[in-house]
Amino acid sequence: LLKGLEPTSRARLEARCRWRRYRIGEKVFERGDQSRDVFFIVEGRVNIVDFTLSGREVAFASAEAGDSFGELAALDGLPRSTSVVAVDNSYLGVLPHEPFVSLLRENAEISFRVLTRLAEIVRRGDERIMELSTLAATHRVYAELLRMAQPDAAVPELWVVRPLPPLREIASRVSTTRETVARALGQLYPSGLLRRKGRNLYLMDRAALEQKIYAWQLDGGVKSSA
Amino acid sequence: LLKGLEPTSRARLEARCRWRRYRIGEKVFERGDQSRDVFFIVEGRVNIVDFTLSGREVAFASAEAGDSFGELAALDGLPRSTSVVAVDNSYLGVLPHEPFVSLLRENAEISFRVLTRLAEIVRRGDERIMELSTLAATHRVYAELLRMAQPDAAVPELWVVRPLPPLREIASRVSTTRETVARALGQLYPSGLLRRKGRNLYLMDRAALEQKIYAWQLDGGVKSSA
DNA sequence: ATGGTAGTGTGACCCCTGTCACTGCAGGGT
DNA sequence: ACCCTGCAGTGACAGGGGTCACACTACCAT
Repeated sequence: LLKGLEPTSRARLEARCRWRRYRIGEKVFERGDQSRDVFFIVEGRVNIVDFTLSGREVAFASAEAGDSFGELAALDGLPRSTSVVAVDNSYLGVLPHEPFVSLLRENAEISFRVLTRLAEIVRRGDERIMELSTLAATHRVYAELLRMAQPDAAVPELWVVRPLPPLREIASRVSTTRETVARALGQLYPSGLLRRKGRNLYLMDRAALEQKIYAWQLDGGVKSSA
Repeated sequence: LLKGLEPTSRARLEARCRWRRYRIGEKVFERGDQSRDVFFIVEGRVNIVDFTLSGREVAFASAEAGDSFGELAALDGLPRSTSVVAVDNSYLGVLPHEPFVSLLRENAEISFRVLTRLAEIVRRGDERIMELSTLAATHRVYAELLRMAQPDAAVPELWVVRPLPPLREIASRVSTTRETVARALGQLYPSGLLRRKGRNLYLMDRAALEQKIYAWQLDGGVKSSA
C-alpha cells in the first residue's frame, strides 16, 4: 500500500492486521474514540469528517484504495480528532499502533514517508484556513470546483467534474450550505462558464474561473485589516 | 532545543547551523521561497503568518525560544507555505535541510518526535477549521481569549490574559477584523465577565464564557445542514 | 507644548449568506 | 403504477459583521 517495503517485512505487517469490511455509511471510528489503530484501505472509499453540536458536517478529506488514515492517534495516543465513515462498501486493514510505531522506529524510509505525508496534510490545512479566512462562500465553491475538475479525455481545454458529488457534499467541504452551492453554480450557468449534463459538470474555461476568484480577492471582497 | 540528544551529536549539529539575528519586524522567510532550512529559536519570538492579496494578515502560530519551525519545506522540498516574521529581536539557528534530513534518518527518536510534532500541528489546524466553520466571529474571539488566558498567580478562580496583544493581532488569529474584536470585548464588559486593566484582561468567570460559546452553538447559530 | 504614530472605541451602512419553506424530479422497492 | 426518500433549485427574510469614517487615548520624540 503506502509503502515500498520488501515483501518479507510487509508480510509480517499484514499478519499483524485485522481485516474488516465496512458497509456504506458505517462509521469506522468517531471523534473522541481512544483507539489508536492505523487503517489501510484495500478497497472502497471513506470520508474523514467532523460534526458540530448542531449536526452540521465538516469534511476534512476523503481517502480511497491505497490510502491510509488514523496515523495521528497512533502517533500521539490522543483521542481521535475526527470521525471516519465509509462512503462505499470498503475493505480495510487495521494495524494496531504498536507494530506501526515499531515499524517507524526500525525503518527510516517509511518513517520519512509518513513525515512528508503529514507535511502534505498540514499544507492542505493551512490552505483551507486561508480560504476560509479570505474567500466568500461562493468563491470557495468555485475553488472547490477547480480542485475537483480533471481535464477531459477527448477535448484538451475542457475540464470536467465527474461524477459531480451531491451538493451537500461540496458544501461540507467548503463550509457552507447546500443552498449556497446551488446558487453559486446557478450564477455561473448563464455566463456559459459552466455546463451541466446529468452527473457531469463541465468547466468551459478553467482559467476564467480562476481569474474570477483572483479578481474578487483584489476587488473587492474581504479587505485590508493590514 | 527541541531535542534530547547526546551532547556529542548535538554539537555536531550546532556546527552545521548558521546563526543569525533578526530585528523586530524582519522577515525570516516568505511564502513561496525555495529555501529548505529548519530554524531553531534561541531567543526571541516569531509569528508564522500568511497574507492575502489585499494585505489581510492571517496568523497561523507563534513560536518562542526553544521552538523550531520551517520543517515542512525541509521535508518535502516544496516552496514555503507561510511567511515568518520576527516579532521580537531574535537569535536563530539555521540548519540546512541536508543535515536535518540525515538526522531524521539516523535517529529514530528524533524522527518520532518530529512526527508527533506534526501530528499536533495537524490537530490544531483541524480544530481551527472547525472553529471557522461553526463559530461566528464574536465567538471565535471568545474562544481565543480562553486559549490565551492563564490562571492568575494570586487568585485561583481568576484567569488573566497578560499582556493582552493588540486587537489587530487577535483579529488575525481568528480571521476577523480589529473592530469586531473590540466590539466582542465591549459586549462582555457590561456583564462583568471581563474586566480590563491596561494591558491586562481578566476573565472573571472562565466557565461562564465557555458556556456562552457552547450554548450559542446549540441555539442557535449556524445550524444544521445535516 | 506639539507633533506623529499606534492602538482603541463606536456609529452607520449594506451585502452576503444562513435559515426556512416549497416545488419539482429522479430512482427504487414493493 | 405507487409511495418514499434523497437531491436540486429558488424565493423571502433577517442578522452578522466587514467596511468606512471619526474621535480619543497614550506614548514617544523633538
